[in-house]
Amino acid sequence: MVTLRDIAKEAGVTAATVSYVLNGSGKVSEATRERVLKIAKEKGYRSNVLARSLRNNKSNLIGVIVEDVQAKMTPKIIDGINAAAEEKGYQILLSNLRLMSKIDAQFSHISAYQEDIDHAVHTLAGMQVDGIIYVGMHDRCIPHVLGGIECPLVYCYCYTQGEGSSVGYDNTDVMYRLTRMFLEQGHRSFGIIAGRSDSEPSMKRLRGIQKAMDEAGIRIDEKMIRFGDWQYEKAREIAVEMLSGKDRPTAIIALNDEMAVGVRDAAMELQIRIPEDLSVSGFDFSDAVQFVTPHITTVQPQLSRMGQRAMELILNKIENAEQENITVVLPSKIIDGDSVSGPSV
Amino acid sequence: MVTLRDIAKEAGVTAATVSYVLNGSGKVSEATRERVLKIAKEKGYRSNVLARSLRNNKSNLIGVIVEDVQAKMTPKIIDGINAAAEEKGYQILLSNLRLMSKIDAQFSHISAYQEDIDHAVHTLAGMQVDGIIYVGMHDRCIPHVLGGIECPLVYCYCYTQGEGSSVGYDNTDVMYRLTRMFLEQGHRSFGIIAGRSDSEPSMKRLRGIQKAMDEAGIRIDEKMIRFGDWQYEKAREIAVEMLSGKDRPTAIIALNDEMAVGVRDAAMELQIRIPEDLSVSGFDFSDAVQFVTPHITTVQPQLSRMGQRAMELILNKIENAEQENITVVLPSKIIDGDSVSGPSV
DNA sequence: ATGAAAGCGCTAACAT
DNA sequence: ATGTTAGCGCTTTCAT
Repeated sequence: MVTLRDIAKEAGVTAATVSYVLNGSGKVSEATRERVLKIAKEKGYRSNVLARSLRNNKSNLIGVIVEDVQAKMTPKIIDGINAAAEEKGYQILLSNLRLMSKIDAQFSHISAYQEDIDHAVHTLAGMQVDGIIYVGMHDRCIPHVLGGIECPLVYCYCYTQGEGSSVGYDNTDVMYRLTRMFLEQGHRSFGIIAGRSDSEPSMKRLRGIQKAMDEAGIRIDEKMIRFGDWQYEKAREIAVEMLSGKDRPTAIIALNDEMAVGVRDAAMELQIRIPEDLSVSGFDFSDAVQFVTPHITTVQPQLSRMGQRAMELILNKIENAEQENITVVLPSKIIDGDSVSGPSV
Repeated sequence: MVTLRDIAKEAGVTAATVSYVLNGSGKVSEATRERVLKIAKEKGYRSNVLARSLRNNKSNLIGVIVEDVQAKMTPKIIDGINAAAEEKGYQILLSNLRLMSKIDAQFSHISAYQEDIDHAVHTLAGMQVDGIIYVGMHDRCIPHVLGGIECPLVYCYCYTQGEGSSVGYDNTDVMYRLTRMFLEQGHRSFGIIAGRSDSEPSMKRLRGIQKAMDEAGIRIDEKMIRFGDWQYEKAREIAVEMLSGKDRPTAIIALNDEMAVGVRDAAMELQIRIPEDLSVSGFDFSDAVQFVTPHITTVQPQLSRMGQRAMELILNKIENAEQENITVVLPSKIIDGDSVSGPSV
């Protein structure tokens, strides 16, 4: 390994001078400057970041704790974090809790995994990370993550009660906007397929729909608001029921894409054309929807953007110790597909 | 921050002793041992890994360069790497090249991004990583990644000419096995929808199919071997053509899942039942296939396992400098769905 | 069983 | 403009 001293010796100067040259800390004669640079290049010198970090008490390392890398949105968020990190000269230490395989569908019982979280936090703290970003696998409220550790922290795609900065998206608002779109197309009879009733995003999205409906003076029959399990199969069954009755809706709003595809297949089965006879929308802009005809109108949360913002927040906190906690809510995009038109009736 | 010395002072011993206690390097009286441990716990001491790494010239850091976190298999591979890393007490430094957005479909023109790769490698080397795992976004041959740097390296989900250890999977063999399954079910007339003809996995998989066909003495009409673009839409069109002719095949083998779903939708449109009238298979075990009925029979490469093996290989190299390069090929699983049965004719 | 001391590679205040 | 020096927090040899 080539060190500062090796360069210094070869250049006939001292380590300090080499350091000055490399860090551009002024006052070095152009001659030595060039000599040092040349030798450094020749020898393939690369500064030992560990040593520098130790000395500066600043690692330029950001710990990213993800509840699960395999969760659908996680990679996009990581991508955003990474993009911002690279730009600002930070490296990412990735810690993967692998919650999905551990808790299956019990999204709420995260507290049982507090140990795993503590362990991850302590390990990262030991690595002297300058800050930690905690990336949830679902958008929901979770217990505090930091157990007594002092370290800038930002929650991303989740948040915590009262404390901590967080970055999220506009579940309620975007569904309000989407619903208005349906209304403006002339739809008056709807079917809604929500996710699980114990899911926060599900309820938030419903609230947005409700608001638009209320404003339009439309009351949706309770039988037409159903809770699925976010999956294709059940949504398909629900859609068959909705579409088989006499008062069949002209539009079905599914609260995620898998379920929207379920609706689409139910319609196909029943020879109901989309969008001519039935309009459908999903949520997530996931693969499920992108590779299927007709392209289903859906909502795309700006996940990569969320990661970027999380990184920006954490850097603010790092640079400015007294930065207060803030909550960022990013607007989502409505992706127009070919699954929504005016009602044919 | 609490340091060794803080503990030492409080315990009335020297830093060395505390170090002995914490690292269990024998010879410490039980009394001091307990006292030190107690104080350390009270003060919430956590060893500064940076300092230790510097001193030991060993960072327990593995650099993971991924061509794109957003590529479909990348998160699963990362998950495997992570699992193995955690078990062995290593941390992951993640470097994301974000190639997908940069090169779109030009998978082969990676050399243009040699700079990005070099930069990532140098940065990681500067962080004193003990080894580097390079995770491809497609399974293919790429140029050497290390430009003169001395550092243990393992390629995962890709490989390089001659040099370097790598972990891959059995494209050809698993397709041979899958094809035999079709043959054993009694199928004799096939349609094959491959991916792009310039794609390595596509050609490898075709080779496996061909071998099984040859062994069974079956010749497939050239018109029934078509190259798609890995996407739903085109595959759907191809399937419609295949299924509209008079000699329609009893089975269509698609070389990935999106295309298999395209086949499934084409069949649905033409009122051809799956699996009664047509058997279909995909490849990847992706979302596209898991959330759709009928469940499509497909192939699941063991991606997480690949990540784990990559980690194991790199650790071998780290512990054993003269470890020679090896190539690991992991067997894939055939996932039985409901889309394959015997031909009805 | 414990301490003293040196040093990993780098930086920065201070001296020349 | 360059050198001297001390030290970041830790480990480890050698001494006691």
